[in-house]
Amino acid sequence: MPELPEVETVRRGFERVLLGRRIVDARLLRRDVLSVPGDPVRRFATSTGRSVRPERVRPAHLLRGLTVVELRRRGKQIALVASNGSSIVVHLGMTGQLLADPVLGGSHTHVLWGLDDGTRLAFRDPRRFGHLWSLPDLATLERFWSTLGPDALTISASDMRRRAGDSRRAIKAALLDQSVLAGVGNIYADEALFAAGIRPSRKASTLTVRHWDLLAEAVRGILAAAISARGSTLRDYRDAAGRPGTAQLLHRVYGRGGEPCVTCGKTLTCVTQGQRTTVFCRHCQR
DNA sequence: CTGGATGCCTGGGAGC
DNA sequence: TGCTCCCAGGCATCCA
Repeated sequence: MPELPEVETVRRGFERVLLGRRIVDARLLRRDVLSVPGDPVRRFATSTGRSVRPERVRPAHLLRGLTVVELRRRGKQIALVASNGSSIVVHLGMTGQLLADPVLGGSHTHVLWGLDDGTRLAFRDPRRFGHLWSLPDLATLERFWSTLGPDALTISASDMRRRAGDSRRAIKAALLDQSVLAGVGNIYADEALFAAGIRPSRKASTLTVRHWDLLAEAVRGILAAAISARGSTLRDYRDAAGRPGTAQLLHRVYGRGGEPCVTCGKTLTCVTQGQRTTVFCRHCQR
């Protein structure tokens, strides 16, 4: 669900309520949404590794008793960093939410925290494609994120080209590859490709330096604008305060297959590419 | 290396 | 009203 703009909006919301606060209570309501050191390797919610052992989880794994000093983001992931360097990394998957002062008794709530000022925080995720990892120190966090490419919000054209320019796969597949750049998902991939005038199916290796410049600029601009609008709410997404975003109003191609292109008026094409719905303009994107 | 199919989950909407 | 089918913002894994 959430791509970089939504995750960044959530991060800012949590920064406001969590920064400098001590976590005095933490409850794990569903064991398998959290990986702790010693658990089977589980890079993502859907990785194998069901044999998680309940007794491994200790209160400190959810930062209980610790003060949160930083909220980092890399791509679509957020790290709650405690004063002793330990952290919790959160990946929201498709429907994951981090909520401050959540509605009590809300369904699909998997983790609850209580802060020293009485604020309650929750992680809820109906589809459970999201996941949390408890990491012991900053070096481990660095290593955990080392497989991710540069953050998409500040990606440079040269970085993008260096990481994907030799690939013969479709440029959209490269944009969705978190090891090339981190943070772009299906919505903003389509939006950025439209803004750059590049067809999603075009082989990455056929792009010119000029194309990479346009594309990097489009990615940064689209994401920044979406953050300003506090993210796109299609259905589930809510910020930390439970409010929907308005960036969906900025979409020019996503979800508009069959409708007229805002630039040329021709009908937007909708195809399935890499198992993802893809919308583009045959006339404006080459 | 590349693309396709499938699986992980639940819920909402369309169509009958 | 109720049922089935399809779809969805993320990912991994297996296969050709």
